[in-house]
Amino acid sequence: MIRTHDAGDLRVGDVGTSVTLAGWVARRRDHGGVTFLDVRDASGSVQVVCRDLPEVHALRSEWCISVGGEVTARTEGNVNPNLATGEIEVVASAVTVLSESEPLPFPIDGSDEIESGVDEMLRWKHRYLDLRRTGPARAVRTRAKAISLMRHVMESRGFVDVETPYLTRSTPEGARDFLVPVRLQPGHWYALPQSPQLFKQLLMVGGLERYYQIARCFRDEDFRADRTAEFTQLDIEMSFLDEEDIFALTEDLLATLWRELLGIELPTPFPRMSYWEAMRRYGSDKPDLRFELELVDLTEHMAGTEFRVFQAEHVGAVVVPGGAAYTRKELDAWQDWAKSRGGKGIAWLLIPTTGEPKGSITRLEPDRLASLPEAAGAQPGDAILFAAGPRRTTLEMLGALRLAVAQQQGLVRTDEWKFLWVVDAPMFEPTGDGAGWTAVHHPFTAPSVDWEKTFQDDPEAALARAYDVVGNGVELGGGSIRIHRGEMQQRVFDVIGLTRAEAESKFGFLLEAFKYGPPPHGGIAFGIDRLVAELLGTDAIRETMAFPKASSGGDPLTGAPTPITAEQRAEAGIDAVPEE
RNA sequence: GGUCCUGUGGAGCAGUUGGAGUGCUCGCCGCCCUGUCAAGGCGGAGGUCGCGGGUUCAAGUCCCGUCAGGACCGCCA
Repeated sequence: MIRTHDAGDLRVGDVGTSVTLAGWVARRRDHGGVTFLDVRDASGSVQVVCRDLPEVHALRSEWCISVGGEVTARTEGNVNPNLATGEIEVVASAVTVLSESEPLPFPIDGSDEIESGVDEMLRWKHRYLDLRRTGPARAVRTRAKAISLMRHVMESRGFVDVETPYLTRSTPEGARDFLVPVRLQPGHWYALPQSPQLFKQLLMVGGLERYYQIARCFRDEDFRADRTAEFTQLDIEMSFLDEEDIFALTEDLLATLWRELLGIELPTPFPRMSYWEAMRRYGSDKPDLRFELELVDLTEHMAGTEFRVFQAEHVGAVVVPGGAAYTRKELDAWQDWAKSRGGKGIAWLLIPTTGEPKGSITRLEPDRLASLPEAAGAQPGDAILFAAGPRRTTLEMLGALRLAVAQQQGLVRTDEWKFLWVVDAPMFEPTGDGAGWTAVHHPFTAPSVDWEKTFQDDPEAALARAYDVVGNGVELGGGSIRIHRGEMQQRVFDVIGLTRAEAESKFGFLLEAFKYGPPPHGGIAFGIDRLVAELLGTDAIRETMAFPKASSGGDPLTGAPTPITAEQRAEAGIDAVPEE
């Protein structure tokens, strides 16, 4: 190394040591006769004092330099208690310019904030500069540490890291595939894996028993703050297990991460909640338990009402503490909010501390209206916001409303960590056209024990041996116990309308494998990007990636994707029609 | 595919009722300065107000379209 010490590690104990540092000019305070340089490297930064070194006047921000000098104690009054290295400084005897820097496109600050005020596009375009900032540097290091801890936990439990192909065929997650043309077979295409799902099940047939992988996954769907085209999973599969093994492993993993990276002891085991309980109480399959504000079910209360708005499969409400103070404008804003989410709107009732309730539902039958606050559990001073309609969509609307109200009213206890398991999810949901059924998780998910023989008779009610682990309202991981018997698998295919020929064509290799003594197995996969985002306290998984993409799928740094030339097009065989 | 928000010197912002490219902080360039740590002082440069069209005597400002980014819905576990 061309340096002898790391700048950020120097302390009082190093006083008197001759050092050579190498790093960047973070700041320069030029007093003419004396110049102070804050020299930053990966370890941090230290103040360098330059006297009788006229060449340092030419230095500018982010020039790369090396400094030879001696560590000295700062005199009293010159100590900076805000810096880790604030008790010492390096008196320079020589400063060498290793490379110069143009003026920067945005400031490189020393703050520990991950996000800065700078336009994200500019940050991604110059990500190599953004990563010199303390916050983003910490983010990528936290990610590395998290992955290291995951590997440690997995290996200590005897799991085997196996790589699976990226150039493969469509996997059964149901998202759009990224496709790759195959030059050697014009007209034929690989799909990039949406997950290693099928391969990890094959590894169980292969007797690995305990598999894990830090796997890149690809899904060609629209982006969100917490979704991007390529993301990373900690993918896990085990044989001869039941749910408890997955729960215990997951709790060990997450508790280790939170303990080692945040110094927080997560209480385990995590509480468990059924999917329908989560929907009923919180209107979400990933409830945020850092605040209460449970949904109120008023369907019974409204049974047989003449009031048309509440003649619906489900009538529910969110009680807003102190909401009686809502202005008409604020209530209209909730209306707009509901409509922007595709809902019909929100009915409301204000319960003032004195006087009669008022709202958009005062034409409700008088007895129903009078008993409504009590039925909803509302106190004087509260507001009740109602939604009515089909059960699941109404609960989801109310769940979103619950989140929005909690945020608006500052009810979220942001210093808490609330983890839970959501279990007993439905096996199937209606297809988009409502004509059939599709697997909620994926078609290899086993039915719960109670439904093993009968799920095909009532697909809507059938429950799956699937589980999601949720932290602070974010789905961090999910998985299931798989089907390992051909007869049961065939019944699932029948329910989702997959013919034998189609199943053979899509998953024939898996079904073939399952003819040879497949073990009972199951697994889970964690969204590493989301996990790291949680650990960092950000919503945007972009901040956890070294080189993230913009929401249009483009890479602002490299300019990918790009058009291809006619030659590339011909060579890749994109337009070739495959022979029969 | 849809809704909403944003786009003004290098960065972050402000810009009123439509009235001169106006302002602020930082950065940049030059000069001065031996204890600063967000150094300071003096001086200076830097603009296709995202782009195109329209309304108007006059557009950063109003209207239409478009591009880019972001949030959300659809989509996606």
